[in-house]
Amino acid sequence: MYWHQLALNVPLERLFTYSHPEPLPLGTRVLVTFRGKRCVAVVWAHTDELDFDANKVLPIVEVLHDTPPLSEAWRAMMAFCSRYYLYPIGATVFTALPQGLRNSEALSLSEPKRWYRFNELGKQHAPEPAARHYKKHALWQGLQQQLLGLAELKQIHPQAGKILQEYAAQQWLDIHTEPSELGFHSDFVLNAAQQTAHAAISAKLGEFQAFLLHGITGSGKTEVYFAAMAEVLARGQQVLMLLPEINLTPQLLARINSRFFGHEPAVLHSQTAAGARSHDFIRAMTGEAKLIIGTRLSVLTPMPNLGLIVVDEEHDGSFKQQNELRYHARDVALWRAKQAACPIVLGSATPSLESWHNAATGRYQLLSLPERANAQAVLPKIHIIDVRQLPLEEGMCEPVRQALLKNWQRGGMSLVYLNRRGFAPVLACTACGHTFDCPNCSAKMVWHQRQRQLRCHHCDLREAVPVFCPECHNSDLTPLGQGTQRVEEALNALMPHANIVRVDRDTTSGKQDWQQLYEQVQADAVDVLIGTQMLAKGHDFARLNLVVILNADGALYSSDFRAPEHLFAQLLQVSGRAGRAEQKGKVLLQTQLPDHPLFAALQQHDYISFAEQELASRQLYEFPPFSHMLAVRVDAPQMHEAQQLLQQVLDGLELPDDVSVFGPVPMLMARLNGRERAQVFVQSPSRQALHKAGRLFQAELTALLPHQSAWRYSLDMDVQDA
DNA sequence: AGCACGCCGACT
DNA sequence: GTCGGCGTGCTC
Repeated sequence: MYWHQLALNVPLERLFTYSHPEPLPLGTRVLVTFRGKRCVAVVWAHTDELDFDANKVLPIVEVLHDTPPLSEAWRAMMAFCSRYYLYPIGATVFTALPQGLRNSEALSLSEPKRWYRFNELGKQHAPEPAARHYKKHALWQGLQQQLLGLAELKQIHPQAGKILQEYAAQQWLDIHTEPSELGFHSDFVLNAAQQTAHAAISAKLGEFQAFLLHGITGSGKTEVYFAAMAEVLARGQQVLMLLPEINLTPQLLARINSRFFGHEPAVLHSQTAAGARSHDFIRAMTGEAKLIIGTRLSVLTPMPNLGLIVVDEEHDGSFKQQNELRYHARDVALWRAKQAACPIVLGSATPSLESWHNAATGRYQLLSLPERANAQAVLPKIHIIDVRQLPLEEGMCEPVRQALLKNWQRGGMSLVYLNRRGFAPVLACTACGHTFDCPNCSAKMVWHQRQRQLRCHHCDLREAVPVFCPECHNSDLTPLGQGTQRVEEALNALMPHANIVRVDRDTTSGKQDWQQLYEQVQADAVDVLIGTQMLAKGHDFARLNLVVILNADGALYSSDFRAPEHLFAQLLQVSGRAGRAEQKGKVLLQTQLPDHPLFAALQQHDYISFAEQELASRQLYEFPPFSHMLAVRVDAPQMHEAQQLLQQVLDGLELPDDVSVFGPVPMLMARLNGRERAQVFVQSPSRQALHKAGRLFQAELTALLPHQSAWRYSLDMDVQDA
């Protein structure tokens, strides 16, 4: 009997020992009985020694052979993630596995893709179908000429499957598992800056090097990625491309498919159906899929032959998971590139300050695309409007209203952008100033006029709009600030015949909604778009020539030290929506803080000077990237309990010298779903020291907190929302 | 995380 | 006398 230590899907730091008559390779998936239940486990280690009663060791029930064992390299990555993000190894492994590999039902793996052509026998003997069976004839003709995939054949003749079976039975077919041609179309010529960038990446194939590709909006970063990807694919290696959720659109996939023919990309994101995800996971793991494209979770896919990683929009917050295993896909990708000894390209118009700092200190090689690829597309002119003295009507000053009106009369298209983060249309009493707060969360209830409801945007509590103020019984209740709905109404009044479309989570959520919107915009049917963050990213509206930004200031009052960084990225991005084609664009930005240096840099489209001024202040306060930060959080029914518990933990710890602690403090969103949340920030210039501190916190908290209590804790390494 | 074991209040 | 509350502890 051989003892195997298994990783199980439980939130425990330990492995569990099971026996099997034969030693099983590490990484093998097995079926075991755990606490009387059947579940899947992964062989993690072998051992000769037991630290408990040998009679308690259970046998492995079944060895699953539907997948090859998970590789050593992949297990090393899991071990790294578990250690670095302070999350149990078993739970880490099972977050990385797709649903199909987490449970024991045999995977029904679809047949590997095949390509068909007549062999010599077929060319001689397969009878030419009569011309009136034109589809069958076309199929017959196609098979004479070249290798064709089943999907293509079915397009020619819907019954292709059946006909192929008949031909195959006669031994008339050549059947291949790969198309004869894998290739790369390029109708695109790289400009000088793109060529320089590509040459730099090209020179480092086969070794680790991190590149930061800083390219302004519209500078053609994607073409640089594609050129590098084509080269790596030609070497027969795998390419991983990570994208923020919002950028993974059918349009992009279509673009990739038309570029890299014969490569069926594995597409991995949370929206992919479970079956397809398991399938693509296995195709990546066996090396069959050469091109792996997906959101953050795809970085956890095994890839035996990785030759390049691309992280597009590397500054995007969606690469950080905000629950459970709180990994940062960009950082895991860097670790992976090092492990696989391959280059990694981080691309952005507004890099995260962490990455910019790494480029400045030489850890990353900086590649710049300083000009728009389409020379006619001029950067929009950004006007800062001081609204301290101007009367606002429904949140808009007169110059803004006039500009929108004029642009519509001239046949232009406008975008009104509301940075609603931290600024919601809340209902207030005109007499006593009472506002309606969510009883469960430390958030204001948001007014939804059409539904006649107040809603909490954090716990989704919904209430009817009250008629009287509960404090002074005044019946004159009016919203503060402006949401998209109110702006829409104000603009409808201003230009009654214009087509005004509102884009927010209420109107545009599904794929169809976006599709519809695109078609409308394509058909020139939209005069004004009103929207929030959703509109800032990834969408090209060629005719758009005026962008209006309302209430940009909220973020500048935020206590999050990253707020200005995010605001700058967002504003630059939304400004870039204006004038992408030949039309010159214009941006109007309303602010109460016209002298803020952030706006001066924005006006010059100058990320670099913004980054430098921001980094200087980060250095002053020893914030990241000049230190590393860990958040330790506790939630409890009452805030004082959460804070007391954290204080108690803190008092019991002997922390390393170069580690400093802030807090405990209530979280920004102090109340969520009826629970109160507090946190301490642990900070250190040394990763090791911070990590050591994290371990100490973890140990103390597990010792102090009974599991089945109303109190919970979590650790967030490299916390993003401070 | 689950799930059982275990000691104290209101019920047929 | 039991049914059931959730505090404590364990899982190979």
